[in-house]
Parts: sequence; C-alpha cells; structure tokens
Amino acid sequence: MSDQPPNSEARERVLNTAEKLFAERGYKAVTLRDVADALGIKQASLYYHVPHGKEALFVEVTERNLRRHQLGLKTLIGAASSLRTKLSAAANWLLSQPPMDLGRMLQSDMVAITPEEASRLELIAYDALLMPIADIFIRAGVVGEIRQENPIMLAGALISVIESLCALPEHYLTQSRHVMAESLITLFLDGLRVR
Amino acid sequence: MSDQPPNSEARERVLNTAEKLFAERGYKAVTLRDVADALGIKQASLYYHVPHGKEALFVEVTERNLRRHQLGLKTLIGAASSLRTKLSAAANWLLSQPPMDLGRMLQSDMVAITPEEASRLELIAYDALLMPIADIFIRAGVVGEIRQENPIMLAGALISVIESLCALPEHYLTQSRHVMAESLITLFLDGLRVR
DNA sequence: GTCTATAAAGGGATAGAC
DNA sequence: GTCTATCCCTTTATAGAC
Repeated sequence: MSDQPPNSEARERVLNTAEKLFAERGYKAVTLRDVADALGIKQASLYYHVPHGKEALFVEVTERNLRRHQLGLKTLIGAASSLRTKLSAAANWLLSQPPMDLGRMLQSDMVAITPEEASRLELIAYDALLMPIADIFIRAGVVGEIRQENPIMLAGALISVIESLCALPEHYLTQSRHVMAESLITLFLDGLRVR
Repeated sequence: MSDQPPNSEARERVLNTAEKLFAERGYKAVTLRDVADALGIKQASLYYHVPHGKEALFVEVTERNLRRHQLGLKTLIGAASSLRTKLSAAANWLLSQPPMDLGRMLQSDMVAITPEEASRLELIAYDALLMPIADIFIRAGVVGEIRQENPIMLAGALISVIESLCALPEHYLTQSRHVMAESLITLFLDGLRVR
C-alpha cells in the first residue's frame, strides 16, 4: 500500500507515539514537534520514518488504531458467552485503550484532511468500532433476549458513553471507570429488556 | 470583567460566529482566518472587536456558550413536569444547539490554553451542563421514581449519548435525531426503574 | 469598522552532514 | 537514524490609513 522504509523497531515507536497523541488530541492539535518531543528526537528526524508527512502519518496511525480496535473488540466479544459478558468485554477493551474520540474525529479531524482519506477512515471507523458492537445487539435482538432497537444507534450510544468515562477528569471520579462501565451496562440491559 | 469596546451589533456577530466554529471543531482546528472568512471580513479586522486575541475569544465564547446551555437547560427542565418530559426537554435543547463536544473540550482544547482559564471553564462546564441534568436524576432518585445511581455519571452518559447523535453523519441516520433521542431516553428510564 | 501592510512566531517539509 | 540548517507557508498579532 505504500513505500515506507523497512519496518523497524524505531518506526514502530514513532507510529505508536503518534497514534496515542492523535487519538487523544486530534489532528490539528498535535504538531510534528509534539510527536518528536515525545520521542526525544528532532522534528525533521520523523521524515526518515514517515517520508510522506503529517497527514499521511495521521491517516496511517488512525487506520491502525481502528483496526486494532476491530481486532480487540471482535476477539474479546467472541470469547465471551453471554450478552452481558460480551458488552463488558467491549467496554473493558475501550477502557484499556487510549481514548479515541469518535465525535471529535468525525466533526473536526475529518474536515482537516483530504476528503478521500476522510471517507475511507469514516468507513473503517464504522466497521471497526460500530459494527462489532452493533452485532451484539442484533444477535440478542433476533433471539428475543432484548428489544429490537436500532442496533447502530445502540452501539454508538454505548461507545460514546464509555468514551465519556475516559474523558472524565480524575477529580470527578467517585468510582472507578470499570465500576461505572458495569453500572451503565446494567442500565442498558435493563433498559432493553422485552416488555 | 473586561475592557471590550461597547457591545455592538457587529461584535455580537463576531462572537456568534466564533462560538459556533469553536464549538464544532475545537480551539486548535479553528483559525482566526476561518472566523473572519465566515464573517466576510479580514482576519485583522477581528482585533477591533476582540482586542485580546484568539485565546481570549475562545474563552469568552465558550463561557457564553456554556452559560446559554445552563439557562436553556434549567428553563426547559423547570418548565417540564414529569421525569420523562424533563429528560426530553434536556435532550431537545442539546439537539437544538450547535454540537458542543465536551469530551474534545476536556481532552484537547483545555490543554491548549492557559491552565487557569482551563480550570475555570471546566468548572463552568460542570455546573452548566452536568449539574442541571444530574439534578433531574437526583430528585427522581430521592422520591423513589428511579434507582439511585451516581447522578453525575448518568448526566454525563445522557449528554454524551445525545451529543453523539449530533456527530452522526447524515447517511447513517435511519431515523431522525429526535426520534433516536426519545428511544434512548426510554432506554434510560426503563434501565433505571426500581427493581 | 474594516482595510492593507507587515512583523514575529509556529509549523510542515527538504537537503545534506555525520 | 538522527542531526543542523533552512525554506516557505500559515497563523497570530500590531500599526496605521481610510
């Protein structure tokens, strides 16, 4: 897909650092100097690992991030047996990762890059994040375990609720994020029981 | 509180435009040129209305935005009588406003401005957005209408779920945002029923 | 109130030394 | 692989004309 230098240890470090920063703050809010500083190298040195510049770096690590979420979510969800444990697995995965703010990505990051890349990433976000979780609700719906609500909406709601726990500043945390996540899953399950 | 030129019609237009752009895309992603372009004037002309520059503009309009939310939420919630209509009123208010992404604001915008202003805005966000909605859950909890869950968490969850509807791209909208909001409120209410 | 011109700093990108 | 030096464009901000 591209003509990068051979994948080295060092290149991985660059991608990991950039991935974390972009996921947390977004495209415009992160400069290449921020990335370089976090790595302890100079900004120009980044171009050895990422010759195509900032936007290409953003697209590459964002796609990677989404794919890792897809893999992590599918694996953990697949390994869980009940509806509740599947949702817990999904929530715990999301809590274990650097917060990736889907809302910001769609509203702010996507308008700052080329439209072609933006729609590619949007599609990837759809089937890497929304679909694996929507699937849970779809299956539970067809077997009558829960009401049949719009599954994409439910997946989006669950993701944004869990993501909002990641964004919550420490001093508002009366309980741990995992405990709150479980409460919210209980709320969802009770709220979706067939009436 | 500050030494702005007399509040004119023109200054209001500037603030409104800046407010909308900053709320949608965030501090770093909006340039003063973007604001000026949207107004049809030159970037330097902004300084007549906002002599203290970009950060001061951001802080002023973000505070204004939060205060308007506080007023709008409190008014609409106060005018509603039942638990459900209060939550609907809050959701409809949020849907009626330019999407203000709290998560992005906390994670990205706040680290880009001076820490003092950041913590001021954080506090304002807390009592302008979270508290009015948390209040609904608190009151409903004490009279036994719903389970007593962490009300701040519930408020945060509701806000982020509704905000995520604003961010949803048009082509994923199988139903209107208002319809989805009602479904989600139903889910919350069913999920919070005393067991 | 808005303009042009311009200073000053920031940020992306390239060239070439080591 | 990383550095320094440098280019160039963007962005913030100021000065002064109209």
